[in-house]
Amino acid sequence: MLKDVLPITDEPMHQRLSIFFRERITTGDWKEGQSLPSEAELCAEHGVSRGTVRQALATLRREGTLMGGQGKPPLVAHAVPSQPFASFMSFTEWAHSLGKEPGQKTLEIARRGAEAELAGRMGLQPGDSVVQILRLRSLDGVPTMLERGSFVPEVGNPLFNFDLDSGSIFGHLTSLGMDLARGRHTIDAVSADALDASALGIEIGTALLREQRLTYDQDGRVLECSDDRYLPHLANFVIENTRQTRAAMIRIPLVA
Amino acid sequence: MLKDVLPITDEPMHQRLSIFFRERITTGDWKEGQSLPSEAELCAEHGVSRGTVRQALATLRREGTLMGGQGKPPLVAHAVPSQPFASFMSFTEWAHSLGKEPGQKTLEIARRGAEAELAGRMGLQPGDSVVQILRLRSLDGVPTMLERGSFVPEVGNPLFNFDLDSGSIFGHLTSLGMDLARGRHTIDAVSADALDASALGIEIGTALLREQRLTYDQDGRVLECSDDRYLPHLANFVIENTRQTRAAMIRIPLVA
DNA sequence: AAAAGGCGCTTGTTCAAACAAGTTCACGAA
DNA sequence: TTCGTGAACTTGTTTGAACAAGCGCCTTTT
Repeated sequence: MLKDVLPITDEPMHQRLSIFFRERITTGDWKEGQSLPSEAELCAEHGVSRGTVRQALATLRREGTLMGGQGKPPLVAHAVPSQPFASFMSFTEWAHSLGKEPGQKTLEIARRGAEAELAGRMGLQPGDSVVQILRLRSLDGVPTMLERGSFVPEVGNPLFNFDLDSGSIFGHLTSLGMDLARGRHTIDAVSADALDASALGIEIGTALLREQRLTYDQDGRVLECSDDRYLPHLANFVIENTRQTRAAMIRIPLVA
Repeated sequence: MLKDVLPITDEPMHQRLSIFFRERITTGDWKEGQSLPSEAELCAEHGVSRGTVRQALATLRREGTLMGGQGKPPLVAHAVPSQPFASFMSFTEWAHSLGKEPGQKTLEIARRGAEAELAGRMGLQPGDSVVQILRLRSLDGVPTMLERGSFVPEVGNPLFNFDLDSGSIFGHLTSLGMDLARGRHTIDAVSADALDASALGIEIGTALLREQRLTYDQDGRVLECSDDRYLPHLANFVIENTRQTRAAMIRIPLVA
């Protein structure tokens, strides 16, 4: 059998291995429920030490791709693919990762003073200037989500010189060297207001799935705050947890 | 300063360390935004090698509790506590972990044949017998969630001999030795139907946050399937991701 | 035939060492 | 004063080794 070749990059070995292993699973080379080669075999196959192989396997394990315990080789778990950072942060990236065509129609872009609630969420003073964008997003032409984005001026100002209907804000910002490092996503449900209803073509009061996102840079400053409302029959969120692994997600009560 | 003492158990060292570090953070000994002691100091403090300390830190890192990169000690992240398995799987455990009093009123328990859709989700044949439970859950007396649980007979039958209003089904089942090993949670939004409305005391059509859960045992068999509907102003879900760490959660499109 | 034991396999845990790569800070040159 | 250089320190990567602990299977014993 011809051995697939690891891509030659300058990334660390354990990272290349985890990517390679993940590919073997998505391509069906290692099938769901099947058991992996032993660590010793993987070491020999790639000429690395056991620690490195274990580091790569640990990555897949915490993504939920691998499971199983001591004494026998790990099993390929129920294949709930995990989501890389970019594809969780960017609608455009997400669509592309699904092989679908993202669409966007910008309904508004404005600079205005932040309202009290928004300012509080973003850690600004009420009235501080923010750039706000309202966009309707679609998948393969089907309207799917209404996005209300608020950006701090440093990040938002360059957007006035960007064709918002042409693609990804996330992509544009990263290409400008902005370091979007961390996202915090809060998920709940809301009833469609008049704006949601007219944009998404539904009735007022329809239940929508809402994802509120705060995007931070490396130093913990808020760069962006968004309120994305999905048609719940077109998209939802899935998470897996096991007895061994704490879920990185929590359920939060909102009682005063 | 008196050094806190690690609990003496038979758990592996890296696990004891990660628990100990997590405590230091929740007690405020290590504050949010603050920087940890260097790995070398932690090694010396606990008399272990660097690999072991790094393993403990990696645990907190993947939970999102720690962040920060090469060259400087890790920072205590925005303290979004991660959620252990039990507290994500069980409403009762969750309430207790918040210092709140869980309440439950059982509206129905029945054994009946599974409908086609439910059977499909659980991997059963339509008409296969399942035990179904309908319970209203509350936090500190405030109705918060309506739970529709369906159990395979092996798991559901013991529930007929259990006082469902007295506490946790999850706790009862684990005490019976059932191995609930893995959960898969799907989150979306629904409009309240007549049953939701009357139980939760809201109007029909109100937007509810829905968590559908499939619980598996070690061998991948479905043990339970539930449909929990939260009042969205009382509870929601939060997840964090960073450029380094893939989120264990994914956003899924539902287009045919 | 069934239970018990042991052997070889696997993964889990821990240590020690070395080098690579990024950060911080003080010192010296322009 | 400012800028850059470099030393000291930090975390990241990788190796090699050893032992503990769990699993499967075969053999032996009851």
